[in-house]
Parts: sequence; C-alpha cells; structure tokens
Amino acid sequence: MAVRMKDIAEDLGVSLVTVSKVLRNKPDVGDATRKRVLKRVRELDYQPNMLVRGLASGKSYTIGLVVPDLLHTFFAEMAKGVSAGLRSESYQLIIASAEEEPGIERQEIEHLLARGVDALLIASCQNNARGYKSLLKSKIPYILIDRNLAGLNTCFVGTDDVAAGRLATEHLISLGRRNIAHISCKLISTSVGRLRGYKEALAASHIPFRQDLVAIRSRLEEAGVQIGYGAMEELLKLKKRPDAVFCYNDLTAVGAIRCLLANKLRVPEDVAVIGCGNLLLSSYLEVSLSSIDQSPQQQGKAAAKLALSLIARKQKPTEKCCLIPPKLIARRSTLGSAYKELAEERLLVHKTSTT
Amino acid sequence: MAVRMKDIAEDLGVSLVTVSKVLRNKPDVGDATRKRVLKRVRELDYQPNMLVRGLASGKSYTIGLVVPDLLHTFFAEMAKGVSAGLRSESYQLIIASAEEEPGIERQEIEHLLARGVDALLIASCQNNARGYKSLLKSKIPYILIDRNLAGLNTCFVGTDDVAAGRLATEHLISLGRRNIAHISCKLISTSVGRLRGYKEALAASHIPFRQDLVAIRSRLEEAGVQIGYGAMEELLKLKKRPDAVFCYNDLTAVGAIRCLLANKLRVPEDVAVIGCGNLLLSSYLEVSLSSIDQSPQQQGKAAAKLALSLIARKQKPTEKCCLIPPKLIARRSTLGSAYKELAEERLLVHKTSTT
DNA sequence: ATGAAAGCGCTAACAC
DNA sequence: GTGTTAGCGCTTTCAT
Repeated sequence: MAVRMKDIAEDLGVSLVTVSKVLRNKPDVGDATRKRVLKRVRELDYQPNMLVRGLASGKSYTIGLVVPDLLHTFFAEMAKGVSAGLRSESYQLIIASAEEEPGIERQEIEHLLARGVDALLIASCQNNARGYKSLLKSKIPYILIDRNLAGLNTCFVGTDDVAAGRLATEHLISLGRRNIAHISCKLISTSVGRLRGYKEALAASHIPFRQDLVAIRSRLEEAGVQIGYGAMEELLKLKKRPDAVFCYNDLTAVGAIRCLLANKLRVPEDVAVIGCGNLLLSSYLEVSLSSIDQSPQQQGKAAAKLALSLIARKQKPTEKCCLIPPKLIARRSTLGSAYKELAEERLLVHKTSTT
Repeated sequence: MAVRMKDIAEDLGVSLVTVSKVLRNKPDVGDATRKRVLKRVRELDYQPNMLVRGLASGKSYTIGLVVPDLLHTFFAEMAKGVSAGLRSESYQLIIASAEEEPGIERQEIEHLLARGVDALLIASCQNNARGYKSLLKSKIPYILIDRNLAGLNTCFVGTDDVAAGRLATEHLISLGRRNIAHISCKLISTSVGRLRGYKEALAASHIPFRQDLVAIRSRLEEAGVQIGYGAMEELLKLKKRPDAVFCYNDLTAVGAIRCLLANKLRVPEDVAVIGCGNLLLSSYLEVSLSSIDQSPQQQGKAAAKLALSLIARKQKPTEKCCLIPPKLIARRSTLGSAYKELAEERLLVHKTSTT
C-alpha cells in the first residue's frame, strides 16, 4: 500500500490533522512542526490521494472535456488549450472522446459526472438538447464549446461564425470575384452563422445573393472531401459558373479543389477556394489552402478560464457567450502565384501557437 | 446533492448493503427485492459515485494513458484504440498529454497515480528511465507504448521496427533501386530498429551498406519537415546520388520530397521516397506518400487488453513485448504513375480503421 | 437472502 | 498551535 497521512503523523508523533493542514498550506501550524512534516513528506515522497481528498472536500479539482473525435485536430488543439488553461490553476483535465456517437457521448458525460468532475466542457455531437437531462439535474456547471445547442440555457465558447463567413467572403470579393458560391452544411449552429456572414458580405458589396450558388450538404464533418467534391461538381453545372467558393470547412475545400483540378480548371485563376478551420494539413496540400483560422487553442483556454470562474463563484456569469474572433489566412488557393509562402510556412509542422 | 444509495435504501425500506449488492450484480439478493431496487434506481436515474466505489474497493476502474502530444495523430489514434479496448470492459480511460515535456510527463504520471488509476500506459517522451522512480515504487502495472526505454523491466507494446525498416527497404529494392539512402533519428529505440531493418534488407539483397547514405538527425518528431529537407540536401551532394530514400517518419519524407522537387528532381522517377507512420495526411500531399503503417489503433487496443490482464491476475505476464507487424502502403512517391489511386483513397478522410 | 459494523484516507468544524 | 470527532458514500466481512 502507498504511504498515507496517518503514517507520516505516527512517524512524527503528531496528529493526522496537522499533517493535512501542512499539506494544504493552512496557516495554523507551528513553523517547527510544519518543517518536520514537510521533511518527512519529502523523504517518503508522499502524494496525497486525490480521490479521497475529493470525497472529503466535495471538490475533485478535475474538469471534464468531451469532444466528438480526437482524430480531428481541431479538438486535439482545443484539448491542448484547455489543458494549458487549467495547469496553472493546478486543476486537472479528463478528456473523453465520443467517437462521433451521440450515445457514447451521453455515456461519457455520465462517467465524468460519476467521477465527480467540478465542471464539464462539451463539444457536442448531439443533434439536440434532449440527451442532456442528467446534466441539467446535476448542479455542476457545464459549458458548450464550438457548437451551440438550442434549448440549453448555458454558457458557450466558440468561433464568431458570422464574422468567419464575412471574412472569407470579403476576401474573395476583394480579389475581384463576383460569382461566389458557398458549400454549406445542414442544420448546425456553425453553418448557419457562416452562411449569414456570407450573405452579409455580399450585401455590403451590393452583390445580389443567388440561391443557386449555395450548395447545402450534410455530414461535412465526417466525409468532407467526398461531399465537397460532389457539391463542386454540381456547382460547375450552373450556366453562370462560380469564380470562387467559400467552403464550410477545410476538408470540403480539399474535395472542391480536387474536383476543379479534375475538370481542368485552375485554382485560383479560374476558381478561388477558401475553407474554414485552418487545419494543420492546410499548408501541405497540392494547392495550399486559404482558410479561416478559429484558434482552437484559444477557445480551449477561454473555456477553461470560464469554467474555473464558474466553479469559484457559484453564480452564473454575466456573459453567456464568448465568441473568439476568426482570422483570415490567405494562401495559394485564393492568392495564386501572388502568394509567396515563407520558408517557415513550407517547413513548419505546427502552426504557430495562438496563446 | 445527488441521489445516494442510502436514499434508495430508505425509500424501499431495505438496507443500503442490499442496494449495493443489486447494483454490482451480486447473486445473494432475492428476486423481488432486486426488481424493486432496480425500478427505483431507474426512477431516480441513480448513478453510483465511482470515486467512492474506488475508495472503498481499492479499484478505480480507470486506466491512465500518457502521450507526448495529442496533436500528433499517431497518438490520437492510439488513444482511440485504447479507449475502444476498454469500453467493452467498462473500464474508463483518462488521457493526459505531456506536451512533449519530460517534466510535464512526470507530473501527469503523478496526477494519474494520485487519482488511483489501476494501470498506466505510457508513450514516453523521456530520454531515459530515471524519471520513473515513483512509478516503480507504486505497485500498479504500467506498460510502455511505441517507444521503449532501456532499464525499465516492464511490458512494451509497439511496432516491430526492424520489420518496418526491412519492409520499406525491400520495397525500394523491389523497384530496382540500388542506392538507397536512409534519414534516421538519433538515440531512440524506434530509429535503432528501423536502421537495423534497413541494413538487413540491403544485406539480404547483397547490396553493400554505405555509411554515407545514412543521414542521422535529431528532433525528427518535432520538426521533421524542416530537418528532412536539410538532410536530403546533404544527401544530394554525394558523388553517387541516391535513387531512393527511406525516411524515419512521414514528416521527414515530406521535407525530403520538397527538397527534391525544389532541386528539379522527379519523385519517384529520379528519387523514390518512402516514409514511416502512414499519417492521415499521407494521401493529401503534392506527391502522395508511400509509407509504413504502424496500426496505432491496434497498438492501443493491444495495450488496453494487456493492461486489463495485468490488473486481473496480479502477476507479470509471460510475454514482455507485444510487437505489432507493420504494413507497407505504397503510393505515388514510390510507384509513380503506376499508382492509380482508388477513388476512395483520394476522397476518404480517415484511413480505414484497423479494428 | 439480508443487514450490522467496520473501514477506505482524507477534510471540516469545533474544541482544547 | 494542535487534536478530537464526525462524516464523505460506498464495499467488505461476517453474523443472522
């Protein structure tokens, strides 16, 4: 068995409580005693059992994070941000992946609650808020990240998707494009915002909105490349062909580019393409991809800070939303040969961190 | 406060112990009582507090996984495999990332131990076994994954790196190449194995080994593209230029390919390139990359199963090593135009899972 | 088949 | 400053 506080107390002839106080930096312990305890703790390399501490104190000093899929670098980055945001406060992160299955997600949430996490961060893969009843019942604070769910009156941290849509579309307009298509996704909060931003940007430049230039598809998260390819094929059949496309995400953009190249069209000379997400692979592609960066690490960090503040003061925060402003990253798929990639850009593995 | 077993017991006029037994499927409970308890449990949507269960029983039903970096898809995939391997046994996985910092890794290991994990899986980013003293002190079983450390007499799950090196090199030989270079990494268990496999394959085909064709670099995990580029530049200066390169990992191969293209050499006509790891990006590249697949999910699953068996029978296992056989994935960077990528290969996001 | 008692290792409230 | 007492919500052992 591992060393326990009791052992240290007995070794030193003091009470267990005194040891406990020393370990939690309580002021009401004599200096000499404190030193003796710390010495013995170091000698034995004693580590307090956090499970028990949690049980006795009612706080576990852990925060749970549920993501749809860790293979999606967006969420891996987000996890990194959360982790970084907690480390300084000596809180610990427990990561769970839902494997894109709403059922597994619910199960993982139950597990985390049963493990006594003090707060929960959820990048949901649910279609609606129905599955969250046990969450609502438990009193612990929880925060949605990346994707918002209607009907859950809780905090949200995510991208300002309207701004993202505007940014991407304005960029294409600024390059002189006027027939700008949009490949969008069905029924989720992020796609609604991006579509609105797209429309706003068009309106601001007095470009009439054309419904036929908007291709709406589903499952763009899981099979973006494939579906982006198909959507682009459709768009190419239009009488008035688009000269630019704003794609819901980067995978969709990869598919769109492949379709264009397969049809002997040049990117970006004939059709400029921009994605959204700025995944790590963006700069590795045949045509390096312009995209909208969503700073997932920053999102994670913001969510962590928010969670800590919710735990600290047990009240609801004033702000219910924390929207991270997106950033335009223009590369070859919109700028063409005007884009001289920096040596670093071509050679670095990771994007520079956005901390 | 959440519902407790006591509440259910009082509601039903039975003892807390009986409820506990029902919940853990103990046989010594009457059928009628069992039904009443389960009914009430469902009504209240009761979830046992796992922290407490762990405290009382001495088992936490959790397993810890420490990886160097979740952004590295290899480890994200591995985590997925571990998670899948545990889910069926209703064990839960706690993932921690060391952010490539040996110090953080040690800290995360301490945390996981303090949380009472029943076993620990470690994909280490340490340079040596010195930091693992507290692990050795604690009696919980732990398993190294992917990278082995000398001096820790424990179980290991990983790639058969010698086979990987042989496979890659044999492939290049089978394509008629005879001046096969190798960009290798310094001082880690995986690179030693791959180098040996490379030599073995050359020997088997009676191709003399040339030291000048082996470029040894460090930090290939973190800055592989950059360093691969530089290493390739060096190799191109040789009087007898290589006609193929086996790179330690895929990022290094990406760098090598960029260097070759920048020097107006054709891949694979002038120089064939193969990597190792078969990362998700392999098929997205300018020249889709041949690689050696290491089945990280399968590794994770194997490690999970091994951990469970170590927990079950408290003894050491007979086998100390579990080596997963690598697989050759030949693409355009070695096969050239002979490689007709399948529609799926060009369009799918994820590799087919290896479960 | 059911339950009383003891205890897991710690913290919190209060007394000395 | 230090120690005592009473839990936290379960499991385990053993008696009935």
